[in-house]
Amino acid sequence: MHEANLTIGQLADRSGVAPSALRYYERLGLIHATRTGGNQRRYARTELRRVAFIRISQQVGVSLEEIRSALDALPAGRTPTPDDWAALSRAWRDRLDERIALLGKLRDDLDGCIGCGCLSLQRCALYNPDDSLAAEGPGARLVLPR
Amino acid sequence: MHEANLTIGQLADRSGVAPSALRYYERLGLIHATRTGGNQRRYARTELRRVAFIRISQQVGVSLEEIRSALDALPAGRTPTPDDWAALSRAWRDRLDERIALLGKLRDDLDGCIGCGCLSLQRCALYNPDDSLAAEGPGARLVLPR
DNA sequence: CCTTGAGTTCAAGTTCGCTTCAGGTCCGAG
DNA sequence: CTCGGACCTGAAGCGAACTTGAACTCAAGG
Repeated sequence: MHEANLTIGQLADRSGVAPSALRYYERLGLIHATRTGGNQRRYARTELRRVAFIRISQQVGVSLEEIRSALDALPAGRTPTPDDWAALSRAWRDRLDERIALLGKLRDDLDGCIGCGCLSLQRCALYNPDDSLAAEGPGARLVLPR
Repeated sequence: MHEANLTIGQLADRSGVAPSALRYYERLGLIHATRTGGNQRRYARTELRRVAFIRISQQVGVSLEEIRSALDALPAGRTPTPDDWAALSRAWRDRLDERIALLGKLRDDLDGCIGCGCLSLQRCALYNPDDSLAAEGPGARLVLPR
């Protein structure tokens, strides 16, 4: 036990990600493995951290392609240091904060909407955020970017 | 102007959702329309609210199928009252709170991870939340439900 | 040595949430 | 009455993120 490298099955068990998904991530260049003589994958333990990072990022709604380019910021040759990860994490933290703020706003708008009797659709915070669309005539537009 | 019903184009403009998406929502039973003599859709203004609800829910990561079953809770025959919507909104607010809490935890874990030197993978909050997996041997599991 | 479970590749299939296309109809301004 | 833009349907296509299947190899215990 406590071996240097993990098989795909072990990495799958420990990360909670299916082997098929791990192979898929590898094809996309998100994780890497060495091969045994018999062509089987062996993962360095640091790959576990990459997988964790991938799953966390997905939770925030980031695409695998974006995650890949973020992970590309990590040093290619050497094993990433804590500082390398810290840089990555700080950037992602901002994303999380953004996302949290968006959801908070959504929640507050929804709360505001509960009491406003806005079947009239005239003053509902959700339909007419910040009253900024009042000038565009009756019936406001939904402004959920995406 | 201020007509009783909206064409699909008008609903699309006001909701920011493409006509093709609106037809798709209709096929899934998320919104409803009456038809003119010439078979064109006409939307009651309250459908605008449904569409808003759909988009907001999507932001929170809810699938269209789940949204549909939530909307099914609205009265079938009559136009939903503000109270009807309030009940729906309160339930969704809980979801938002949950989601916000999850992201907050993720962010805090990420912060904690920055300083912890956890390339050892032994004590990282992300890999080993609450140290609850310490008993399962070295190398913790990722616990991101989904 | 043999078996068995874990691993390999590559191609194709699946689900979700739409968009696009083809081929036609409707309707309102001029 | 005619023209053009908005609308109709049904089927097909698309991108993301995987999963599944077939056919095969590897590796470790008995």
